[in-house]
Amino acid sequence: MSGARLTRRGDARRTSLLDAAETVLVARGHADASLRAIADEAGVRIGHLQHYFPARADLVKAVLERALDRSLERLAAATGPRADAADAVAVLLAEQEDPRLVRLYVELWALAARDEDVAEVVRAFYGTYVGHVEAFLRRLRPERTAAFCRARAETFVALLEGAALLRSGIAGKRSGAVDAHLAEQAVRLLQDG
Amino acid sequence: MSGARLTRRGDARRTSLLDAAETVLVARGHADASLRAIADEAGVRIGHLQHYFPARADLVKAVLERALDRSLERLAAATGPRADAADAVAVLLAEQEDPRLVRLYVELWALAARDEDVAEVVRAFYGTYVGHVEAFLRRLRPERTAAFCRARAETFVALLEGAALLRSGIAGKRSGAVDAHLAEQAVRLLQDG
DNA sequence: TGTACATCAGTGAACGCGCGTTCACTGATGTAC
DNA sequence: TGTACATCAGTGAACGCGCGTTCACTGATGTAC
Repeated sequence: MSGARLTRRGDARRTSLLDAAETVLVARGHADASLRAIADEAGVRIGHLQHYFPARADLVKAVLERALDRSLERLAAATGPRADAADAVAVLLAEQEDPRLVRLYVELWALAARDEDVAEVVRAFYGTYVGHVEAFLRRLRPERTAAFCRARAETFVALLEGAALLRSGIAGKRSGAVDAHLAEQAVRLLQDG
Repeated sequence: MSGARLTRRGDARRTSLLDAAETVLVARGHADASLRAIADEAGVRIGHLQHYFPARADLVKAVLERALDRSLERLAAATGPRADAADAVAVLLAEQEDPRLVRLYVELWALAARDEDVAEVVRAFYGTYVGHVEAFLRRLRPERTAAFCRARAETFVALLEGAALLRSGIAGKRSGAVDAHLAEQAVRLLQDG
């Protein structure tokens, strides 16, 4: 489906197909997420998937783009006008406690590592993401320079992405003591300097 | 090959097969790294791979284990008795400038996310890795408590793993200004507190 | 030193399987007159 | 309000392909006597 129009019913189906694809992608990984498994999850025949997503790549791309858009929306909410540094860190760390989301990110990184088209999308996403954090840093202390905010934002995002890995069960497991220390250091990156 | 013995020639071949597999794995990713491509890379017929690695999973496992062992050796060298905090950070960041290594790690994370056996190996690796950093933190300042060192070590490793992602071209690109700031904050994590 | 034999190194063809994609089709829904 | 028709929703069977694995085989090397 690229140009064709969708009825209300078709639009709901498209969404349910994206949900099913995301579920299977997270559970099995990109390589094992077959169209048959996704169609099964959605309760639909495989041929019907093609009505909405002519090729597998279109479906995967749509799933990932939706997930990235949602992440940017959540970041905007977490760094909104009423949020201070501790609020933002708490929200962003809490978000990582959804294993589905972290798994989706890990798939995304792996995909980007082997496909330059995906890598461009991912770099654009992180560019925007870091940009939001940069603006938040300047809002916290307007006297900071742009260069400082950029570098500090990138450092902050690096810490959070690494933390996702170590707290998710993939490369480590969450622990309360470590979480508190991590949050403290993340807050410090937003406030100090 | 599990129990069988190898001649000197066989041992060299085994190593060259691991090299070829690593090259293809890094270039194409796990899903597209077919035994045919690996055999081609090694200049060997596909049937011969089975002589050393009866199943594809054995080969992949051997490649990853070798890479993890090497990482631990490099970490031990970087945090050796004559290294200070700045040395360690410089070496660890320099290591990330090999795109092959970062791609291998990203594949490893993705594999761990969908395979609990791999996840256990990966968690064990990071457990050891964080343990080394923890010991280094205590060596820098022996008065630190064990709990502090553990939490700080985990935070430090999170920052570095996230940095690998953002500096590798996968989720971002390296920049001198950001690198300097990142290194400074990493050193601070080792020295302060 | 020479020979026989076991073992290791390496080949090549064939297998069954699950995959993404194609395509002709039927059923349901919206819309123009 | 009723009808005709275009469009969208969804099915089901078949395809060619590349994959990991199997297996019977030949050639090279080490070793025991």
